[in-house]
Amino acid sequence: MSNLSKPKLIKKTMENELFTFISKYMPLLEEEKKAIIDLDIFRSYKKGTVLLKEGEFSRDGYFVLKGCLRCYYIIDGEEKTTAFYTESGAFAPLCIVSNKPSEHYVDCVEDSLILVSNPDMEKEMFEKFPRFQVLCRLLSEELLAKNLASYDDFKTSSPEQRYLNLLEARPDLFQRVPQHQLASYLGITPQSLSRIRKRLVVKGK
Amino acid sequence: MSNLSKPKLIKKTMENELFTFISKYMPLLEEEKKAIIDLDIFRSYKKGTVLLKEGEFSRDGYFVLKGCLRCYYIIDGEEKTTAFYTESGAFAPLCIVSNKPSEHYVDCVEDSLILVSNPDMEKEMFEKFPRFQVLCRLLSEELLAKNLASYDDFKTSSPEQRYLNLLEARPDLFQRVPQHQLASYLGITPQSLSRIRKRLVVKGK
DNA sequence: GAAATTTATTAACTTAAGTTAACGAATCGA
DNA sequence: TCGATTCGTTAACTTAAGTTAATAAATTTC
Repeated sequence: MSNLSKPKLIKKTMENELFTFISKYMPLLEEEKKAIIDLDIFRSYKKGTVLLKEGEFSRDGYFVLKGCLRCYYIIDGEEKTTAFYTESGAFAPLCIVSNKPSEHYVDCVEDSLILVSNPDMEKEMFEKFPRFQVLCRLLSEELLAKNLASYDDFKTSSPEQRYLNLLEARPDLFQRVPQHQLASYLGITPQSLSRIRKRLVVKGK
Repeated sequence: MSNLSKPKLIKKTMENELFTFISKYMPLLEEEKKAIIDLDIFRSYKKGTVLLKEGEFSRDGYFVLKGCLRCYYIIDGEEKTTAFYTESGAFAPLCIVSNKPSEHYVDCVEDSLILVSNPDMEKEMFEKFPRFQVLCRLLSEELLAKNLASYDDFKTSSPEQRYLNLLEARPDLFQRVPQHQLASYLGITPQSLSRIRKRLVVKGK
C-alpha cells in the first residue's frame, strides 16, 4: 500500500515537513501550528493534473510538500518548460501580482502533495499572527535572491555548462523528469541534450 | 550648473521620487516620511564607481533614484553583465541572504543617486513602523514575480528575440549603456549583437 | 591635443545548436 | 494485451553563435 493512500498518516507527516521547513525561519508556537492545520490547505494531486492553464486567473500560491510541479508555456504549439518545484519549493504565479490572466501552465510531474494558499487566508493569518508577515517577507526575499542567482548562472553559461550545473545542483530531476522537459528547461532541444550527453561521455565526464 | 551639483534641491527631488514610488504600495504618514529622511540614506556616486566587488561582504540594499547600476561577474577574465537597475529599480545582492562573499560586482554606468539601505536600519524602521514590513513584503513579492517572468522570457527566447524584447521593454538602455555590456546582458558576444542588428535591418525591422 | 585605450563593426573560419527525418523503445489507453 | 502515441537517440543538413583578427571610430588620459 503506497503512502499516498494512507490519508491520516500522510497528513501528519506533511504537517511535520512544513513545520520543520518553517522552523528554519522562526520557531512556531503550538497555537500557530494549530491555526495552520485548521486552514485545511493540504491538497493531493495525481501525476499529470493541470493546476493552472494559460488564460486563467489564479490567486493560489503553491508550496510543494511531496512531488514535483512544472511551469511551462505553450509557444507556437511547443511546450517550453521554465521551472520545476520539488520538496520545499514555493512559488506564486505572476498573475497574482499582475492581476492579469496567466501566461503559463502548471502541472504535476508526479503524484504530489501541495500546500495551496491564497491571499485571503494569508491576510487572515497576518492578522491573527503578525509574525507570519515576517516569515513571508524573509521567504520571499530569499526566493528572490536565489532566483536572481539562478538567472545569473543561466545567463553566463553555455548549454553544456547549464547541463552540468543542473546535474550538480538538482541531480534528482534527472530521475524524476522526462528528458525532453529537462532539455526545454535548459533552453535547448531534446536532440541537443542527447548530443551534449554523448559529447560529455566521449570527453570522459 | 548640473543638477548633481545642487545638493539641497536634488535631495528634495529625490525624496519626492521615493515617496511617489512608495505611495503606489501604501500612503505614507508625514511622521513616516520624516523617519525615512532622518535615516540619511541618499548617496551620490560618479560614473564608474564600483559599489561592490567580488569577494566582499555587503549588507547594503540599493534603490536607484537616478542613474544606472550594473551587476556583473568576471569569469575567465571576461565581464559578464547580468543586470541593469535604473530609476525605481531595487535590488539586494545575494550575499545578504547567503551570508557568503559576493560573487559579482556592482558599478555605476552613469552618475547616480542611490538609496542605500541595510538590515539594521530596516529593523529599526520595522520596529518603529510595523507597516514597513508589509511594504517590504509586497515589494519583494513583486520583484520576485517580475524576475521569474523575465527569467522565463529569457529562457524561451532566441538571442534575436531577446534583443527585440529588450528594445521593446527597456529602449532607454540602448541610449545609456555601451553595446558590449548590452550584448553580455543578452547572453551573446558583441560581434553577435552587431550581426543581429545588421540582420534585422536587412529584414526591414 | 596627442597618444593610448576602449568600443563597435566587419570578415573568415569554427563550433554547436536548430531542423527534419527516421527508428526502436517505452509508455499509455482502450 | 495490442495498437497508438510518446520518448530518446542518431544522422544529415542548415543556421547562427563563438572565435580570432583587423580596423576605424570614439573616448579617455595625461
